[in-house]
Amino acid sequence: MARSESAAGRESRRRRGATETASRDFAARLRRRLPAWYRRHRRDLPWRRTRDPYAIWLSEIMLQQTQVATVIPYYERFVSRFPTVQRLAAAPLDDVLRLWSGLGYYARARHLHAAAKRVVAEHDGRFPDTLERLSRLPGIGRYTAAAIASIAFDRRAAVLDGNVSRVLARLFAVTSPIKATITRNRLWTLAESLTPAKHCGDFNQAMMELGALVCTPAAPRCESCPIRPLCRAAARGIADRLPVTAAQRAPRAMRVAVLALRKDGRWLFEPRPAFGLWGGLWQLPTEVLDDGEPSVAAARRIAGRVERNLGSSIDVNPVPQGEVRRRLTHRAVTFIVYTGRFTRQDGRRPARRAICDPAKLPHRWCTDAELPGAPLSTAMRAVVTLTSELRKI
DNA sequence: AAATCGGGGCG
DNA sequence: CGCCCAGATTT
Repeated sequence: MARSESAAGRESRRRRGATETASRDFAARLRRRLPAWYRRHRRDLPWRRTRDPYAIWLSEIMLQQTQVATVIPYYERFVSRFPTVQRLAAAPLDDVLRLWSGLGYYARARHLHAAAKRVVAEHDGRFPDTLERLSRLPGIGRYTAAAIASIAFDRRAAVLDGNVSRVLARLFAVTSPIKATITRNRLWTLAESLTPAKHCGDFNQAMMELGALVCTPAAPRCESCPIRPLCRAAARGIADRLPVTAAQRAPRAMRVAVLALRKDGRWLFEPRPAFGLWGGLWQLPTEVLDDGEPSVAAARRIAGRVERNLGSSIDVNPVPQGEVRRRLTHRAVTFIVYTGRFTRQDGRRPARRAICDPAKLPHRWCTDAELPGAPLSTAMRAVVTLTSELRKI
């Protein structure tokens, strides 16, 4: 096979929409310039002070769709509480979710915990060091497997994340929508063609660091970019118009009734379903409103559910006490907060059809002091804060 | 290929 | 307010 193809050949393939790869000369120039810049400008981040695959894995999971500044305090708390994969694997999921509370995308925490158990059970506590085996662990996809393999084990593997995608889109003046599958495949191929055999982890981090510090989404700092001479978008003066993004769909509206119940200074909490939105976290009891359903009706549904579970009687205040709105990527959630009071039986005796084993009772009482460490979503924390400020229950 | 899953930072 | 972030998984 030929070691290279002519520029005319590459141009011809590009016009046909075939996958483009960088020339060897281009890759060599990039590999010369970028690491030199990285050595001077790299940020001192906690996970850059270790080669421990466990710590690097943890950082990569936390950094999925999450900015560095957000991750740092969570990462520090997490490695402090779970310094080894064995300690993480031995912990209850609830403890893991506690430390993840507020970070979002809670499936990451569930997968992290499951993966830790598998590393301990199947790999004797030693992290797998190949792309293939890393990819088999839950929560580790193509990007994360390559990141761990290259950064922790110095293997040659290309990464493509949001930063690298943007850098490559500008470097090669890619004008097709950046998130389309065909574009992503082309960018993966480009990334592979640029990845060096040696010090691949540093090269990958340099690409991402460039995207974070210089080749930023808005107002890229082309004047201080170390690879500007290589950049087609800069040459054409279109760097600030790339990458091309598709219009986002409007988030779906979701209305949720919340029933805040207190007794003896404690809040009544329940667990959310183990999977899906905010899976496995705790919440004040909620019901999603049906189409056109009055919120008070949903609040009464909550009361009925709690009455059956606790064997008590609840008086719902029909006047909503406030609303909390959260905008997620695909949903616009409105919590409508109701309060209620226990009337008879004081909530002590379960009804006949209730779950009578206290350990399996699907509710739990929580003091104010326990709230900061509880596994709550940020949205539910806002609901609790609003309710606390009512000072009426 | 499209939908789902959170929350915060920033212009 | 809209867009984006060291993406993975499910449908």
